[in-house]
Amino acid sequence: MFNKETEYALRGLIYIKLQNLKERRPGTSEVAKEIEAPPFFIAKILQRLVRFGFLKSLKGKGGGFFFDPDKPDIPIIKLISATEGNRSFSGCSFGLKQCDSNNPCPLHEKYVPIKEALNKLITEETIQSLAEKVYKEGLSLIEVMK
Amino acid sequence: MFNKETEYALRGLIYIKLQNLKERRPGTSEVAKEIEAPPFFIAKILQRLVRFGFLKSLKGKGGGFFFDPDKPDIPIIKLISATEGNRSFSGCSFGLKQCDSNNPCPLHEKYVPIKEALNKLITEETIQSLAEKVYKEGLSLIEVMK
DNA sequence: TTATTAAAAGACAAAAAGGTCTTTTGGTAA
DNA sequence: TTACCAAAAGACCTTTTTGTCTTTTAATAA
Repeated sequence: MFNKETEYALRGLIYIKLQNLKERRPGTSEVAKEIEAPPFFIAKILQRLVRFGFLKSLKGKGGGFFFDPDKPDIPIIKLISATEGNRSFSGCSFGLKQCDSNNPCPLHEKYVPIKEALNKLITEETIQSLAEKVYKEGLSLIEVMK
Repeated sequence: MFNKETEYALRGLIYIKLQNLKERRPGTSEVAKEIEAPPFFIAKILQRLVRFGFLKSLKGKGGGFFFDPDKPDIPIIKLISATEGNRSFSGCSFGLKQCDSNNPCPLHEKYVPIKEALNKLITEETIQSLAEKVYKEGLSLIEVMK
């Protein structure tokens, strides 16, 4: 569905948001451990997210990552276009550059409502709404042993 | 949505099926040209599809690719698992190895019906049903100038 | 004002996806 | 039975994705 960078970014951002609610600013190694992502890789990903303006960071003792409280919630479609650049479900499943009702691929008609549902999902859900869901319902961001 | 190999395979198989209906057995360069795929790459892909048993081929003059008329239709989910190995929409959008109603990711609940629709689509549609649609509705497998 | 801490920057590397090309093998037809 | 044709096999290459590591920069606290 999503690539690895997007997956780690999603889990990482949600983890950071949850910690921010507890007045904490986690650093890269904490995030890596808690979401089970490769430490150096998540460091690079979080760095990019800061550059994109999704996150803020502080260096030095007590530093770490946090959300700017003044900024609006981040719909995950925005995250995805930052990490994957617009592609994905927006395109044609057959790879036609211009697949629409005028020049449909043979899957077009049945694929359109699915794409629409997906786009609705990633437009409506935000990092914050997902974090809230994790918090309220006690969900996990990693594998759990039962 | 799908990777390049799957896209080319889909378009290529449908093109071959359409030609078979006209008692023709297209070769790699014809397929490449007609579906706008890289010639050497589609050659390799068709080779693999023959090995997988989706297609038959004949070498030498008058040779080319064709479907065994005795074999059942090929649901595109079978093609996809051959070219991409089961992954895709079957997994969790968050990358959790075990994401289900017991241990759901925060997108799980809303993503499940979408996955189900996708799986229904690729289970019900076959190379042959898509070829028929292309034939009956005069669809194109490449870009068209209007 | 120095030691320590943690992110930023960026080089580097492995693996996978995507693509190209040459040689070999097995058919067909003259 | 030879000449030719087209797929099979497989080596090779490029780009993208995924991941690792070292050095630099900036903040904090002693």
